[in-house]
Amino acid sequence: MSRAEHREQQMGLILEAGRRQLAERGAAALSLREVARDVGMVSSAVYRYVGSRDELLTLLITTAFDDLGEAAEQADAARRRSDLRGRWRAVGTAVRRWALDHPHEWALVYGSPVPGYAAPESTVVPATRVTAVLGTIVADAALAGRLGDDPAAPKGATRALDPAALAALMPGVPAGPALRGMTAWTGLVGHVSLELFGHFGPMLANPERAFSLALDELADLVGIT
Amino acid sequence: MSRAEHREQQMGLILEAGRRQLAERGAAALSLREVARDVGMVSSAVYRYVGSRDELLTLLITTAFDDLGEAAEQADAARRRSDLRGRWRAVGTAVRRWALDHPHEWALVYGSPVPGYAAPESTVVPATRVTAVLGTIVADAALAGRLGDDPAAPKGATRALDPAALAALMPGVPAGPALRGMTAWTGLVGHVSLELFGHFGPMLANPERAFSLALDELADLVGIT
DNA sequence: TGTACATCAGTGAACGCGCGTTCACTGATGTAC
DNA sequence: TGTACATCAGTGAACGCGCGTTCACTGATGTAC
Repeated sequence: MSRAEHREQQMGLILEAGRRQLAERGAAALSLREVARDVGMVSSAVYRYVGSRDELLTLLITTAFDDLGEAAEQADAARRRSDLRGRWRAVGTAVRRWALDHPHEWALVYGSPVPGYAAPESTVVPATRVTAVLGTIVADAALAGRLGDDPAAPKGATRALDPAALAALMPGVPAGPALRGMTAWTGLVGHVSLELFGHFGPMLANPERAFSLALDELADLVGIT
Repeated sequence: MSRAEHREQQMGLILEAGRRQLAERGAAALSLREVARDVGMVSSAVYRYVGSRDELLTLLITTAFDDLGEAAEQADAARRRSDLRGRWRAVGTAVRRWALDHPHEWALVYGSPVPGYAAPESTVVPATRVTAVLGTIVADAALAGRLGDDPAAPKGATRALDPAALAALMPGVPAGPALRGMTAWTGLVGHVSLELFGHFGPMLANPERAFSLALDELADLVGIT
């Protein structure tokens, strides 16, 4: 095995161990020494691969965002472009699936911020991948004139959102539907987080079904038909 | 000052210091020693007041839930009982206000769970206070027959929710509106969390207005008029 | 093809630090007679 | 009203622990001539 191959493999093991620790101790207690133990190195050797504890945390965050973003993109791409509701449902389901499969990485990116840690620039782009997918669905719906009969902006909607950010995320979408699209996104994240963090208590007799119905309600809210 | 008074005051100082630390270091890194330093005691003296670090964490969680619940109850009580949309908007606004005023306590209760810490029984009742307020609004709306023209349950709604839990939270509300009520709650929590944790990025030019519009959209979704 | 040198993965000891919790103690506040 | 005793807040030292990071080092892998 060449040096480069070996290096890549070891880096992979370190990230794997980091993810394992996220699960066992949480982001705030992520420990380089424990990571080192996990991959069978002495603690100082990890510094050949990551510059500091915070750098490892950043890597875990970006790979989590990327991983989730890719799951969303694949779910979206598997549907006919014109099947807007199908795409919304597929992406929403994929997001929840990913969260259930990677609960601690979900908590890392959508849970409480890690105190004392400031996310650097490098996390920004991966973070927008999921929302970009959903933004495209709303934009496609607007383009096809399929956002229901009343896409009129509620009073003040235009001034609530930043025009540049809106144009980047949902090009060509008026403020009204854009706001409703954002509300659908917050509803999705809220549902997944509350379910994952155990805040529904005994309420959900059938979590899959409840989520599926919530997805439909949110699609109705946006006006995706 | 009597012993009892003194004790109560010191306990207050300890909780205050605990909250301060939640802000500075986060729940996972809450430290009894630092709390002791904050209130000007030696570390072992704190054990006269709380049995362990986890017990302090539990106290902080229950008081946070109670505090938020009380804010919601007061906002609700300040409106005419029949003003359903006004009540929903007032409670939603109060919840966001409280979260902005107590960001780290919000993160403590609605953010990622603290790893290695299992919330004991004593947190359950305070946790339900906010949702009880919102449940009552939906129940009042259903009772008054004001949930729009189509309160019919979507296919499968009845089996998605636990009947006992539903009856406790929203007595007399059919499964369809109940589900939509829950979706409104998840949307509210999702919006507040995403805003607080910085996930909207540059999107919100006017956060107050965006939230206000989101509240209306969610009220429309439930059918609260 | 062989040799000299550079690169770099991993070692092991050490640094200074903060943590939760226990324990025997002092001294002030409260209570019973 | 005064005295003897119990309660309990707070002290200070100690326990064993894990952490992030630095540093001088060994020895194997790669490269240039």
